[in-house]
Amino acid sequence: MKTELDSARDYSQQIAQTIRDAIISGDLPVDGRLPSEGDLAMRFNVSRPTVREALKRLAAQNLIRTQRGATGGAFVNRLSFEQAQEHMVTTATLLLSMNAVDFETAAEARFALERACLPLACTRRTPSHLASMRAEIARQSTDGLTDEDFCASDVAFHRALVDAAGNPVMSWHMAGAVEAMQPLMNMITFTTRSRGQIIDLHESLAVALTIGDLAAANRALDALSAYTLELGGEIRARRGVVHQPAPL
Amino acid sequence: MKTELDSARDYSQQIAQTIRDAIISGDLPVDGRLPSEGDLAMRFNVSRPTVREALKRLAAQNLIRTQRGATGGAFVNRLSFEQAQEHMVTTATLLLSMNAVDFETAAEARFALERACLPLACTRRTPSHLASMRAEIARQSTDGLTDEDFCASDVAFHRALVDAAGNPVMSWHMAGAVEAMQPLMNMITFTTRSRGQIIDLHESLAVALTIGDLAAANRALDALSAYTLELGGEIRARRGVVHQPAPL
DNA sequence: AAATGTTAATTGTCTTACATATTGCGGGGC
DNA sequence: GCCCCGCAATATGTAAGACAATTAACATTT
Repeated sequence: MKTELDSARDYSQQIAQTIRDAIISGDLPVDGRLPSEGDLAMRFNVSRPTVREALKRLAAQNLIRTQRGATGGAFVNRLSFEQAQEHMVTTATLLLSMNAVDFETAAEARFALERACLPLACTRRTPSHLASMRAEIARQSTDGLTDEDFCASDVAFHRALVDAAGNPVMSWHMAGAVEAMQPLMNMITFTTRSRGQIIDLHESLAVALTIGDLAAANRALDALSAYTLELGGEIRARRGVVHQPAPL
Repeated sequence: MKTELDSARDYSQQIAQTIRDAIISGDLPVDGRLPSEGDLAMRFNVSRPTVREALKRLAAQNLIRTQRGATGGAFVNRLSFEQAQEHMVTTATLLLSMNAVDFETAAEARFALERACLPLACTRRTPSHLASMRAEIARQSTDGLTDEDFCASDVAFHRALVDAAGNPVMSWHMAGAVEAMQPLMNMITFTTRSRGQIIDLHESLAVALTIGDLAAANRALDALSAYTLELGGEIRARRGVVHQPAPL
């Protein structure tokens, strides 16, 4: 591991980069223990607080975890799909809000990507996926559901749909697309009628997946996409830009 | 902003979370300046190094940038698509390598998502997108290209294809899927014949997009997907697991 | 042999201090 | 009057040392 630092740039940044590279290259194995903070400070010839700042940078990316005590220290994390998803969702949420992405653009991306899942989902969906979808449909029909709860259930439904494709890498990508949309979806006010229509379309999707009818699933998703865009169109006018508009 | 901290958990983590929430909620506007480290230390009733650790966590996520000097401080970053892409690519790369994701799974996800771009790309592609694709095709035909260079050009070609969909949110997602595949693609050794075949398929794709023939584009992408999987199949046997296999 | 106290190692935090970078202001020279 | 130089103010970047908290292993005692 390189221990020479360029005095022109931030030490903590360089140290973090060095350790990150060692992790990516496999030089530091998963669950391996890093040298103690004091050791690292000596090796890089910096103070302990500087080393700590570097470690915090890595901890922010879930690359390491720290443990106190005699056998404690910093350990290399296996980046789980769950953690990576969490991470991606926060990034996606930030991206959408800070760049004032249109509802249309986000929805278009989400439905386009979701459509990519359908062929796989039609052949691979398991009973448990179908059960999740049915459960969310039932939940959406509940009386007295707030708009936020309805949206949350909608997100859960779509995540089940995505998971049905049986590809963890796709699930990971889609989690960001679907969950990041939630704040935007929350701006929609659903009438009883619009809820009913959405539920019907969810039902159609579930049926199509159950019998493995790809064409029907595509039709249902197209209809859902169109209807969502229609509902979203109304909020465009009254939507305040949360941050500054993107310079792009 | 809440300034009470739970003494049971890490201060720096809680402070980072508090500030992150303030950014996401728009409470701290883009390009807004955070209070100085000393101020924050007083507000949260902690020491300056602790505040700094929190700020480094945020800096690691590109949420803030710091500047020295009289008018310096920590400023809220607009999370640009470029930065978010960079971020996503490193996360995706780590995810693939640390979880020993099959070539097949990653390739399946990538081509499925890419297929989602085709309908949009057929109608929205601009001459500049087409030019980028042609340029990469030309580059791929160059003599004496190393396998790595060929892969890099392949990635560039696919990114141009994705950008042609004209949806920045999709481009962002796809960048992660496409670029993270590169290390896996680099394990393939390309013969002259396989390169020729790939170039032909790229050519077909470019033509289909130029004339806006969605069906032809789909066929070309399917063929490319099949052929890539075929090539990737060979490396499966001799591929060493970089880290430990996933417990999943 | 089991329970208990002790010790060592390590992270988490505080305090203080100095180094460095940048801006803005003011004074002196032309 | 204008320009340039230098100094002060303010902020981050880094250092050094100390103490607290936590944890596991070891030694000791019952």
